[in-house]
Amino acid sequence: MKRDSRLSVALHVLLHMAQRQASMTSEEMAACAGTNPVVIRRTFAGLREAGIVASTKGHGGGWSLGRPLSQISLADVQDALDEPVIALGRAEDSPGCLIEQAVNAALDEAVVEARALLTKRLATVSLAELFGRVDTTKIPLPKDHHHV
Amino acid sequence: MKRDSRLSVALHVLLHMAQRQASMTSEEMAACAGTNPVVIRRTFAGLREAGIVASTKGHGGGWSLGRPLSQISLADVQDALDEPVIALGRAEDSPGCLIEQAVNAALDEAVVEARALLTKRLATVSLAELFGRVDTTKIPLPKDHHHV
DNA sequence: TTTCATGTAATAATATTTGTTACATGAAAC
DNA sequence: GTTTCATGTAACAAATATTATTACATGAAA
Repeated sequence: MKRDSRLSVALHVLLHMAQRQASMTSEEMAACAGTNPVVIRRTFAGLREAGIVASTKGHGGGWSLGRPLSQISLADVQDALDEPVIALGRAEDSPGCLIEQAVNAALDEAVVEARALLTKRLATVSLAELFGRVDTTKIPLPKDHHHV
Repeated sequence: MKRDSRLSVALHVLLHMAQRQASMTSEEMAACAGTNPVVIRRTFAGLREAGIVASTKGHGGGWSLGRPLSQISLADVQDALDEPVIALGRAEDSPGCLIEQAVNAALDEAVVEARALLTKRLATVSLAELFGRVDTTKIPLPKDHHHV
């Protein structure tokens, strides 16, 4: 299946924004992620609502971080995207089938736990930390930037 | 995205097999799950390799459980299907981008942990237990069976 | 008022999962 | 031995999900 990769894209672009320390247009952001500006605007709409980024329209507009990297956890970004994250597909409903109900209940329980763990785990990592893991000495200067 | 629901389907059908206490054709199994016989054969091929079920060809053939329900955990079934179960989509590769590498590494770590928890959790539940959770007094007799 | 950038709807392209058809293979029944 | 029934697969079609693209309205600066 084609998996939702918005979280990965969002984090990738957010760190590029941090690296630049300046606002970026969705076109520039799209270039970072190898995607389309409209996809960026769609993806980041959720982040804007969550206050993780801010956007301004018009000439000279663009996107910027809404608060310090240290105050943004990976879980914050995940939540802002409201993607399913973990989901076991459920079989087609056979209404009234007690067996199916028991199966789905059991699977749901386990999934809820795993999902909680994942969120908890993502909450322990801030963008600042993550940014710190990148060896910035090896990153080309902004002007050279394409997909780097 | 359309999520892989093979685990749900497999468990559902396995319990119906247990309830019947007799071998079933893939056509009968498909009726239980509201799907197609070929889909069942495909799905259960993995379970057969894992010894969870056995199949016999020819006249009077069909599928039967390979070992007692008590010796089959939900994790066994999950493994036999080798579906991804938990996966965060990854952005398109930007080869050599250190930021993307850091992002994906961080996400992978968290996913591996969540996946391990889910498997561990599924390993604690056997099909026998799960079957016990079904109120069998409410299940119509085999002859009445369609999607029940 | 021109230019630039976001916001969003509508639509197309792409990918994944599921469903279907077709037929080969194997085993029992006759 | 031939007919019947069921699995085993390949090949292909349909359904669904995600991503990409186009088009245009809106807002703000030059």
